[in-house]
Amino acid sequence: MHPYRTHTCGQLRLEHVGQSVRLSGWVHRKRDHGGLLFIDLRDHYGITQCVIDMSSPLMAVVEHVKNESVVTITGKVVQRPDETANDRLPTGAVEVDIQEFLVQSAADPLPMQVNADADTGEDVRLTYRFLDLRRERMQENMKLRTDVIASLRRRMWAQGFREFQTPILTSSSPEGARDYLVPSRIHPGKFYALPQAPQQFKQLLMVAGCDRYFQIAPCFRDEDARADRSPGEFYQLDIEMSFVTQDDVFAAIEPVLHGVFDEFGGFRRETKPEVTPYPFPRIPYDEAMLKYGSDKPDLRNPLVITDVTSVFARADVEFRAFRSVIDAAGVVRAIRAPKVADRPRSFFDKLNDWARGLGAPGLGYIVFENGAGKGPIARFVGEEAQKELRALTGCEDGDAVFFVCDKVSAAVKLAGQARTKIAQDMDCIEKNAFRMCWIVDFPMFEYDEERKKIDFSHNPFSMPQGGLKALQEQDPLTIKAYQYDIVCNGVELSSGAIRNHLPEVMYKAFEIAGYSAEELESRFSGMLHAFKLGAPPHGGTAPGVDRIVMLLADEPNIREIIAFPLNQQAQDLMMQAPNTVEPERLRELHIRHVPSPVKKDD
RNA sequence: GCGGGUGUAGCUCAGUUGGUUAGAGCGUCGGCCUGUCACGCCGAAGGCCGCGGGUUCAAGUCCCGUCACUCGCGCCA
Repeated sequence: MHPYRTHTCGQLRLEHVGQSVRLSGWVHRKRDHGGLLFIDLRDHYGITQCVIDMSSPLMAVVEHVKNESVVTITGKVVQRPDETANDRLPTGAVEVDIQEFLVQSAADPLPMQVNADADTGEDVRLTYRFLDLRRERMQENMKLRTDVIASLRRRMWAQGFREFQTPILTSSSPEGARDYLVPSRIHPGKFYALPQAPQQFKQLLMVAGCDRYFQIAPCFRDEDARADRSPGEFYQLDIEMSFVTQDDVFAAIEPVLHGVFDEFGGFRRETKPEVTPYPFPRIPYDEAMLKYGSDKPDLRNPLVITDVTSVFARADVEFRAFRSVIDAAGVVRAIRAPKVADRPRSFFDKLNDWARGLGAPGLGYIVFENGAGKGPIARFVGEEAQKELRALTGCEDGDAVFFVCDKVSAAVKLAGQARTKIAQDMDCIEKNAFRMCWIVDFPMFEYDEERKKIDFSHNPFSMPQGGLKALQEQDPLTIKAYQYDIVCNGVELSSGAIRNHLPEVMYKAFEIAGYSAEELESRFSGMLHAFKLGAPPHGGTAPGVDRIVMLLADEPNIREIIAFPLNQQAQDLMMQAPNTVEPERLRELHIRHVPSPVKKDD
């Protein structure tokens, strides 16, 4: 017989009754009944109940074994008496009658509970992550993650892509985040950077003629954490392809994303969510900002925003609060809330309070009933103006319309937040769906208010729409880029672009953003050289693997789907990283002075 | 860097208007129980109430500071 196991703990059924088997796993739970003791034995595959008569001489050992000890149990599979079968366990029709019992690894009392879905603090969970990962929910999450990654790889290969590795020790890439730096031993005073993304390498692979590249790529950024943003490192499904238009990129990626969300959407859900069929909607950036108040709209939310500045600018509308803002180049944005006329006054008051809490003067509204507008603002808006308002917003009797009035950027932001808040209060957000869209036509440049200059609004290596001609002739702030994001349920999965592979266009674009040819050449000489020696038109994107898994697992925090995440302070509490190093190591790296860590608190 | 929340037993939490000896569940240890499956019952151990200062006859509770964790803003596609 195998020294550890003949079967897994998820395997035994009625058909095994009578067989001698050996199982190994963790003691999930013990139940001591005086004359009889049950052990739930757990491994990666499931749980099997084992039972022993307490008069057995094995009890000397079994009695003292603690939860989460690793044991090997040999015994006979027996059918459970009918009334004691457990239909919640796949193995619940049988149990193993213990004949041999061997402790492989005894466990001390536990710092956290493994056999219940208890709400343990994250610092404890991360310090003992190996215990935390034994919990059923985390096991499921980790399985989902590997399955999703395998599926992504399979689907990419099916689309004609090959996976390439790119360096981890490299130099700074053109993403805007802070780099993790690694000091060079051989070159005093010089540093490697960990890649924020394999951006330049994947473009160079296109120049190398590799045509269709992908990689489940680790990316490193020294930025602060969020619930949906892992500090330090994360994984992208990095993609690049040659001789393609924007539509070609979309057509290649849509089946992959649709496929993976469709394949795993049923995970932990009673019914499988609908996934937006492809082609996914393409929404221009400007339209998204107007209609949804965001460049990552949640399309499960049916509410939309309309511009109604014209209504409040009418000569016959005397609403001074809005008029003065409009005169100062402000706008009025409206959100139609269908069928809320019968809601209690408190529904509207609460939204008003919410807006005040954000520092807005309030959230004005008009309720339409029996052909007339009611509410605090309605009396300022005459019959004709109300007609125009209803035409613009599509309001019918029984609907309400909420107003936001401010300078454009502030109005867009508040309207976007109000759209979400109103929909939440109305409880009208679609529950079981993955709603995808592409946001396209991002602006190439933006005005940096702080530095009083024009700068790239996103990736400087995107191709401007209209090419060199647009850069030479158009107002830079009106130029769009072949730059796009894919958004799912309000979560930005990735951004991508058709790249700028033409050096003369690159020089011009950098010139507009205030960078000299020398700066461009010194920072990106590798890529620039490459583009002067035969570069194919190319483009790609890079959906975040962690965020895809997070959405599928329906987890509110990205650390739930990463085996060993850093905490919010970018520390590994288990491995104790970052850490101090021996002075000799520092000398080798030509680092002279490192302030000793200040001992804090305790 | 900034703002909100939290910090009480190994873990999760309760603790009233400031009031005398700080509680519960789980876990641990001991005892009882042959069919449980979050088994049940009896008992015990276990507390710098994050840390420092202040107000008060009296502080887990109020005030100030500080540290840690967490959520958000800044930052970041």
